[in-house]
Amino acid sequence: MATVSNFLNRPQLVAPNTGSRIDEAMRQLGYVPHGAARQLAAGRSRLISLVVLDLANPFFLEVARGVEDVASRNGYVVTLFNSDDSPTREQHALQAIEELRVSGLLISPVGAHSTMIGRVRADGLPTVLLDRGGSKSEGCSVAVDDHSGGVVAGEHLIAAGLRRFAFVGGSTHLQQHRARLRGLKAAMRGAGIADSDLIIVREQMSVAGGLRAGEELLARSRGPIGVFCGNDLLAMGVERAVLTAGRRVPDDFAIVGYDDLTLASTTAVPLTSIAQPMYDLGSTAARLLIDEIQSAGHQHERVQFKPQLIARDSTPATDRPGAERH
Amino acid sequence: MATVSNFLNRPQLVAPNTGSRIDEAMRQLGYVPHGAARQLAAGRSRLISLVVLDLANPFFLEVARGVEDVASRNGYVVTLFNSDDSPTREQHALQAIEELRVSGLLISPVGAHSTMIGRVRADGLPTVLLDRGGSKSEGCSVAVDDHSGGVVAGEHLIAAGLRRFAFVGGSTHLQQHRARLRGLKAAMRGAGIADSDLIIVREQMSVAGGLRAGEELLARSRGPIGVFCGNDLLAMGVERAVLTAGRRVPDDFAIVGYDDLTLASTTAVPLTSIAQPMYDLGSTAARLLIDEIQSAGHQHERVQFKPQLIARDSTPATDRPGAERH
DNA sequence: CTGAAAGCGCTTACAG
DNA sequence: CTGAAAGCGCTTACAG
Repeated sequence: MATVSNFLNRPQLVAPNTGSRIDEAMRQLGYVPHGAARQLAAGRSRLISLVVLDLANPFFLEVARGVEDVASRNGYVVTLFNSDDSPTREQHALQAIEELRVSGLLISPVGAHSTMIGRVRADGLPTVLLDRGGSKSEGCSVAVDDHSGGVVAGEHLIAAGLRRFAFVGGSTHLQQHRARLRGLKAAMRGAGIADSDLIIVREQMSVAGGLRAGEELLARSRGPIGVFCGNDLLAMGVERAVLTAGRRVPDDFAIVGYDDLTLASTTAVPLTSIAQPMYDLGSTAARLLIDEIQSAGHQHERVQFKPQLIARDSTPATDRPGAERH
Repeated sequence: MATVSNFLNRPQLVAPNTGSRIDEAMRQLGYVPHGAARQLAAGRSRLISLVVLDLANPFFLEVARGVEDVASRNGYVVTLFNSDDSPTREQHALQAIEELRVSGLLISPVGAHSTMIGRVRADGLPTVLLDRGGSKSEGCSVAVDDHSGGVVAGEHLIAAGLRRFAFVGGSTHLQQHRARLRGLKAAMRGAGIADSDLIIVREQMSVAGGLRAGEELLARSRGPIGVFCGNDLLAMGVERAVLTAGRRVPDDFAIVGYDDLTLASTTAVPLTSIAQPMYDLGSTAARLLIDEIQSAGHQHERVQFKPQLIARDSTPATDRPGAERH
């Protein structure tokens, strides 16, 4: 028994021919190690958990792909949870994760200050925050500079000649969208445009939500107006609503999305969008997490990527390519 | 210790005031049960696993949502795996699942006959096949009638006056797409149209794949042609390619997608598509699985839903509403 | 209704 | 390099 265990965990300690005998026996008996027993005895697991805000958004799927790739390359299996932006669901997931005694946690948190996450971290579980900055002292985090994304979007619209704006975002507690909105406002301020020239619409973050937001904008504005959306799904809905109403994109409604999903280029009028390194976000986070789990000399890092504007037909052409700034 | 355990697992055996003392103590100590130890001692877990063909496809996300809802309502946590249509990845997932000693498995298998799945079932793990029929003797399965979906799509295109066709699908081993293609062929035969009037294109099942397929079709056909796509992502790409080339939808290229994603109605020309009850697929499968896990008198079931045609602008109008047939 | 005891299937020092 | 022994944190009959 102990030799079998050694063979599984530290094969170099077992004589080669003993090893092959064990190997054959295991194969014949169809032996599959009991994960829970291994974990209980060894005191650690090869599990890491990923909790994501919204699996229906392709953004997080790409992130998950990045996580999964580096995890499996390092021998970890990742259990995926979808909090669906609900604090209750997040808490359920976190509880399941605590009981699983995973080795590490990757989470894109619902609220600003989750007591559960604080507790989990205090218990010593290696945790990296995803798509959300945090203070380096508390642990690693990997995010994209949302404020800068908002500035880039705003400056692009301003360079295109727009003077009135709308922001379409998810619920107010969504930090990412709040920062993007702040960025837009900063750009407006930089151009001497008053806050009163900005309409803010909150909607469920989906194509359907974007359709509703678009209808609201149609009712509240004659255009021309620059519409900055918190994600591409919303932007797709807004564009659809505008076109269905017989208004023009970009002439009446100039639209900038966020995430630059593959889908963004397949709409009737291909969308200008703010690209984020989604896969890299996930793979970098996983890399940091595994380093924290495995190496004693681990140093917390706070990684922040810069977003990039991809100009397409949903905004008027400008001279200076927006993608280059910032 | 034993009383604590009883309190956790069978509270009715513990005196109320002992119970509340335990409760308070657990809270103060921040006690979290050790899942692996529980599982090892009890010999069972509250885990079920879901292995899905392609998480990047919103279809499976909706399915997963259905699964997740009924699972959590019954106290199970579901671990989600993405095989990405790769036999290797599927096998890795299945191995991780075996080691986890989950209580049940929901899987949309990559190939036709997976030896791993056969072995898992032979080992007595309750397993229901998702989106894939199977013989009732082997276990439960929940699927949608893909052949009928192909017939409905074909008859709709024929009723719209098309006489030449194309099928755009994923790789040949994908059973679902094969059955849909067979359905299309059956409809063509029923209308006396020769197989030689059918072009078949295989592509990666994404918008990008659809773009490539669309370009190939543009090169090989002047239209009018009826294009039946294995899923909406492909259809979105095909439509985009056709419109970009300056050809008309539905006049030159009539397009039918599959899945009826929300996205299908947001393209430049809203897509006609074959709708599947995605959420119900998942929730029904989970219900059957939990029944098999929990009730001794479980009877295997083979559930098959019927798909439904949703006519939009990417196909010419017909007199008889396609959705009513079949 | 409550406590002492064995055992779930492994891993890990520890002697040989 | 290999085998006997304790122990991981629980659950489950089993006596009290």
